[in-house]
Amino acid sequence: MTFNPTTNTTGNSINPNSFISDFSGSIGQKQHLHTTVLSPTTNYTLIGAPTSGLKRFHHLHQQQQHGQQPNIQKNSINKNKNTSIKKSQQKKIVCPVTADNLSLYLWAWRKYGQKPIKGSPYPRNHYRCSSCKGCAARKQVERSTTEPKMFILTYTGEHKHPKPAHRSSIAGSTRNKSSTTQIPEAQENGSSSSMEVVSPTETFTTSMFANMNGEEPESESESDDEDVLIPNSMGHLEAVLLSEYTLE
DNA sequence: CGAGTTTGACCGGCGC
DNA sequence: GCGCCGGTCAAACTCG
Repeated sequence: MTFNPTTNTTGNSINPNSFISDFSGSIGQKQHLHTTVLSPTTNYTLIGAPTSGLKRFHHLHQQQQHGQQPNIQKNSINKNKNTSIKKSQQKKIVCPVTADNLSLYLWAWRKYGQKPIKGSPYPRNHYRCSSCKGCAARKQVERSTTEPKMFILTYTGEHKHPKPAHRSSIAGSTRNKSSTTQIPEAQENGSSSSMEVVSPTETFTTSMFANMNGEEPESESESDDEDVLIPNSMGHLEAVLLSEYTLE
């Protein structure tokens, strides 16, 4: 494990405005992205063109992004060159979360890439939904350069399947590390409470997310209720996404 | 053996 | 047109 949850789950209060400006700036590396901050308390941002699946988001953006045929099947950078939508026009949902909340997702994500980001000491990890083959949903996870306790989640595309009914059904999300970039135990134990002890090249896996709270990812104590309520900001986002990010 | 991560290579978008 | 940057692929590997 290259990430020590104990060093970044301090639960410090975060000024929403501060990290909103932060992640906006981060995303601003892509010069043409259209960014909308919905609310300081909502803590997520929509970027790019609408998709049919995101009805509410479509509504929010249809006046700004019209005439574009959504193409959420593939990202623009792909071997499929038939994509008709530019990367800068893709719909994105950006939300800054603390490490505490990184595990609070109902979807299963499989990592498919990691890239160092210029200007940031932290790499960006790329995940695609592994709950269902062919699902176009993807997300990026990167640590905020200005708020190391915060992680910038960027969602692209949309799920083409119902969300898993059970947390335990998130196949693969409970797998332990298979990392070749482990850090020494002394570092994992956090001789310093600072995130600085963590290597900039560290990666964040779904299993790491699950372990960040020290929770048991496969615990059947999770509610069978599909409408899982998560009492934190990430839960709020998740609730919004679950209600708005519906299949058609 | 299946499903996950890691990581170098490849490719396309974008700015200059 | 060129080069930089970032997203994705895919082989190799790990783990249960």
